[in-house]
Amino acid sequence: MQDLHTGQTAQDDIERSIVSGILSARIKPGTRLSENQLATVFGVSRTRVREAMMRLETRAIVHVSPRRGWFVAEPSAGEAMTVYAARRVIESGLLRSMSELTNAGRQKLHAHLAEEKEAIAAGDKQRLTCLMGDFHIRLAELSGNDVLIDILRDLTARTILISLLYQSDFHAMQSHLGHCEIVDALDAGEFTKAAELSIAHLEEVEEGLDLTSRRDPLSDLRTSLSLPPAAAQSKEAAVSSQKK
Amino acid sequence: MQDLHTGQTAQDDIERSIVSGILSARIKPGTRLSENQLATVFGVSRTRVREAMMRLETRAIVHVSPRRGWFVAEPSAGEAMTVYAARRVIESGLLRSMSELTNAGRQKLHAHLAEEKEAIAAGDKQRLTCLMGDFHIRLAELSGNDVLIDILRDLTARTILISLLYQSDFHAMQSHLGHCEIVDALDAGEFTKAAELSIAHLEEVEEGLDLTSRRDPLSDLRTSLSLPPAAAQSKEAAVSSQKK
DNA sequence: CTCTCCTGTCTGGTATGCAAGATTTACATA
DNA sequence: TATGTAAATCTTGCATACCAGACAGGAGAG
Repeated sequence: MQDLHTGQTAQDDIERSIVSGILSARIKPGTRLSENQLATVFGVSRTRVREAMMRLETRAIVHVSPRRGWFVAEPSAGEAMTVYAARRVIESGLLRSMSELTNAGRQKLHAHLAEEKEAIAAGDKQRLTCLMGDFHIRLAELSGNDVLIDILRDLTARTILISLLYQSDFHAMQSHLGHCEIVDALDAGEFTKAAELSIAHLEEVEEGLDLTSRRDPLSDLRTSLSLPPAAAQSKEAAVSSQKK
Repeated sequence: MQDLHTGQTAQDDIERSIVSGILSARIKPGTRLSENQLATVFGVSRTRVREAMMRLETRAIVHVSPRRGWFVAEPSAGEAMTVYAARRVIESGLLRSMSELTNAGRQKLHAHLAEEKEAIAAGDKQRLTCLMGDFHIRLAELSGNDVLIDILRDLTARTILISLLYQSDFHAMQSHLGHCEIVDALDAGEFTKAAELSIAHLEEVEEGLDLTSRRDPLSDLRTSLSLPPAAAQSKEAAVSSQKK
């Protein structure tokens, strides 16, 4: 029996909240996660916060700088490539191993694509980032394999962090079309083709990243200095300018 | 358990020791892991032991029964099938994605196969269990992808636990031949064939399990009672005899 | 004015203490 | 002898206290 779920503890809440925040692109890479602050926010002691952090650390979602603090992971360029390579291996293997697409699965996929279209029409970038990652979790869910789903969920979280770090301009429509192609292949029962499309899609997305430019700790500072407003606003400005 | 302490500073030394114990089939599924005992053995307080346990729990290697204790995971039959399915997806995807086999990789593989042969000749079952799992880690290492290596290492640990639970008789030679076939295909540069062979191999191993027979909590007790000596001593005897 | 050093304050790291649940054991009773 | 009950003794869960490292800011020397 899979009676591993012991119920709803507060430290699970902390963990879930942070992951959810990352998956929805609300928490940015490098964000400081103070034990004390989280403790007061969640109304618990630091002990439980620490446990949640430890768990997140094993999932490569946060990291700790000794005596300095916990931070949301900032994957390096090399790490980014590794994660994408791993996703290509797993997702293509998953699609290739499929033998049928259930009606429930088909409906979920199409519902998701509809959501993507909606978000594109609305120009909601944050929601799009979330949905683009979610699509691949939907794919994993087709397999019904909890192990794979968990793995891909974590990889998706890391991917979102990577996107936020290295994605200069977001070709949402391009990604969306890639998703549509994969779903089309699945609809047609052409699982091998879907697998190949997923590899191509992930390569395409990875090539859209700017992994060559060393992620310079000073880059934030530089962009900040070139702009009158606060640093946090600079990215918002970039987003709105890209929308036009 | 006495020979686990390595006396390092390590906070994750505890984690490593336990994983290593599982990978080498010295620690059996369901083994109780007392916080106090581990704390004294490793010469630290319960705090750090707990942190290690938490991390291992997120890797599905141990689980906690509230207020009862920590135990080495005992994967259910369903979980076992899920893990094997995930391994098929990932390992086949990994092999299929390969484009070349480096000389270093080739040498490592052949060295490993030689070890397997040696262990078979010696009839060392515990060592064989370890090696049979290690082979798949060697495969992962071919990719040089740390993410995949970590994932497969954890899955291998779970697989070993599964083997110990459900594997009635161990067809070591059969597994070994399967490994040889995969290496042959890799040597020939036939990565697609290697991928297909890995799927067949994993299916073969899974079919060798007895997943139908419900794991009886009393089985340990029964087998113990059928033996003249005490149950706890039999394990110690097996270990020490292996050391010689 | 600049550089250095010192100190106050904040951070996580670790250990410990207490509370509460679960299990087992001892014991009284039928 | 079998059984129900209560207490003793484990276990983990959680919070707190204290320690040490890192950083910032100010004072003083050059």
